[in-house]
Amino acid sequence: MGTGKRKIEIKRREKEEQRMVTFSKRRKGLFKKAHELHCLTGADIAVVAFSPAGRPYTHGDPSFDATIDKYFNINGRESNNNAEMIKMRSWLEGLKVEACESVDDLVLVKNLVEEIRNKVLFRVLSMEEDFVGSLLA
DNA sequence: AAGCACTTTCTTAAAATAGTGG
DNA sequence: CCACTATTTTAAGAAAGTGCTT
Repeated sequence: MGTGKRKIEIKRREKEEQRMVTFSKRRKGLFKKAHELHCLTGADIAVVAFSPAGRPYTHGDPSFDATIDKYFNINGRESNNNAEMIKMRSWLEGLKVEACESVDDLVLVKNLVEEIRNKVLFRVLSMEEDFVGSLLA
């Protein structure tokens, strides 16, 4: 005899355990609704949610990557004047460990490497998620 | 084996949606 | 259109299960 669904305030769940379970359940519901929206209207969808522990979970129709690529127009070419991309590129070209003259320089390189690592990790985890999703579909 | 990070199952009530009559 | 009801869906709480890494 459970107590059934109860009304809760829409605010950050107190306990980490609650946060995890709520994340798991509501993400499932959110992705389901996103998929229904795709089925009903043909809209391309991309949803990403980071778990309380920081792991990324993605959903996409027709696929997460396809929709993200569409959004950023990665396969296009001229419209990629994203300021952050340009900044990142100059960082990559200019920053080398050998060129560092201070601990601060090394810290900058370290931070950049970590940033890149996080982006790669995010991508890999997203692909794994899509793969698992395709097996269950 | 232990621990982590979820994931699922069950019961049940809240919330959303569909259906109906005025 | 709106109020009301009936049906369906969603998710909270509690507890147990899963898959992976250490």
